[in-house]
Amino acid sequence: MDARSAPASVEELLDRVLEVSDGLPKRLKQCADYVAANPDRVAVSTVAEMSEGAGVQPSAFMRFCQVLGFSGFSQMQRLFRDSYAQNWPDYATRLEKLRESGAGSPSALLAEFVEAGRLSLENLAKTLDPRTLDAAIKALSEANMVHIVGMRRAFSVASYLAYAFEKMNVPTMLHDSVGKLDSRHAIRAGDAVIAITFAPYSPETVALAEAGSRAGAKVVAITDSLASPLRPVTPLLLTVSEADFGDFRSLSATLSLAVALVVAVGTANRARKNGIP
Amino acid sequence: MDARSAPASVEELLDRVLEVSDGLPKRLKQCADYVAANPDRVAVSTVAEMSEGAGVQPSAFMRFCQVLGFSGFSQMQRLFRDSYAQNWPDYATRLEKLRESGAGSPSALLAEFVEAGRLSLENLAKTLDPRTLDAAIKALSEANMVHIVGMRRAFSVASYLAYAFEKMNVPTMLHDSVGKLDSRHAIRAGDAVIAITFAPYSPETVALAEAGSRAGAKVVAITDSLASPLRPVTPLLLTVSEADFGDFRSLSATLSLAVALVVAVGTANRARKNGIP
DNA sequence: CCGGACATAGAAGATATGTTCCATTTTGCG
DNA sequence: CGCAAAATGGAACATATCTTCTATGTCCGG
Repeated sequence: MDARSAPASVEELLDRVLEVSDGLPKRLKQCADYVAANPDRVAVSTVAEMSEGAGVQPSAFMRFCQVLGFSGFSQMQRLFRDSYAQNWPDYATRLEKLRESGAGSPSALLAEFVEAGRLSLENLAKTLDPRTLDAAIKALSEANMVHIVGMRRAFSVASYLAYAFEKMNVPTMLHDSVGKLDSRHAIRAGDAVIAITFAPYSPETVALAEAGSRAGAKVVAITDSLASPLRPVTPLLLTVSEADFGDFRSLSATLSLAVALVVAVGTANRARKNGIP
Repeated sequence: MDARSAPASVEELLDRVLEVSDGLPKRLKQCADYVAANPDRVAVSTVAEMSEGAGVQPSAFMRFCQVLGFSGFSQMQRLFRDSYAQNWPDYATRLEKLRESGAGSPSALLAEFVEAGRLSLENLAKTLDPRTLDAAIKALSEANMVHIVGMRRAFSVASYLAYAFEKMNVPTMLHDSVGKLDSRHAIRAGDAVIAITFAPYSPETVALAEAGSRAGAKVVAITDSLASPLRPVTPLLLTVSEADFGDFRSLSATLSLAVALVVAVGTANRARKNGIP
């Protein structure tokens, strides 16, 4: 058996598989080929299913896992499961530990948030539905005015959207509720509303989105899950799940979505103006 | 129990979850929310893991599965495991596809910004000087009050910092210049100022940072290059170079730095309070 | 042609996991 | 305020799954 220890990542494992597969007995090579061909199945299958797929006995598959340096199938599967879940199972607990230990240096903390941001970005690219995005951009670019609302944590996103739309010469109104002034009646039919809210959802944001919808405006929602209270309000639901830590999330993915929205809308508007001179 | 049979697809299931979640008892609603927020974990987790994540007992999660029309957790999980194989065009390939699918399409645009954000994050982790970060956190955690200033594009960062510091019970003042009210004289010796500005640098931000420095406050700068006008004002210069895309930058890295700052300062404060009772 | 070593298949055993049941607590209603 | 119904938590139970073991088969070298 190989003296080296077990691979620490899926990539490393696949490299190892290719490396050793030539010198392997027949059945074990079948396993190697099958794993190399369907690495994605490992995470969600049982040994029985894998071995059947490879055309071997379960015990043969077990030996294969052990040749790779694992104690058994379960250990190997854990690797695949973790990589699928993208490690954000326990970001909260990891950071919690970092904080409790006190040994968590600021740089380590920053590294955690950088990593969380990266995962959020990847997840955004993977899960966002292009059609919903297209529809949202269409609604926004056809609007006479874009109203933006987001409170508390989401306010930074709202203010960024307001800034960027202004740069793009898109008529915009940021509903900031300074002085608790109620500005919901500024929304007209033919306008559009971008409502941003994350759990715990801010009632003011939801209320303004509903008011806008009643007034005949299209509503685009940026929120964190399908369970959002904005779901009944609009079909244009852009969901962004950031890896968060208690009340904190870095908003990396949300901001990227925001800037993409703005640029797309700005471009669409310019094209329309040029196309209809 | 619901007379209808179990959902046949993940989408159908999530719809059903949203539909029934309002009329559900507390613990079952926790399950519903958790599944809605992390549908991807169902495929690779055990009941124990899921129920822990939702903050309920395994038996509660079982009941939840049965309310949905499944015989148990296993049947529900099968749904997720089966659908898993399909949406596994992984991040890299997905991004590639998004880019190819028409240069100007919104999805392609989003992919660009996601990639830009990722590069910014990696760059941040690589280039930020840990000692400067430590010093900045020390200055902020020792301050009586933290003043935050950032205009235009940087305002979203400033508002996020204000929100997050408030959550951490750190005394904070956001200088937003609403109504052009001048609040610079609120800064005292023993306070700290976080000034955020990117090229083209906002004169108001620089002016307030200078005023704070003259008043005897420590100044922490978040800016985009060493050529920043804030450099003469303070040695605590945190430089973040975001990958630009035209006139827009997504602020992914800046926001990650911001949240790391806040958590580190909040933790340091708490430690000090406990250490000096 | 024979003997030994390795590979294999199948079954038996150990473990982890899902599931159910029941006592206790909470909630809602008269 | 008291009762009944629902919800909940925890532990016991059943089962699916992993893992190990051994008898059998196959290949290679002497």
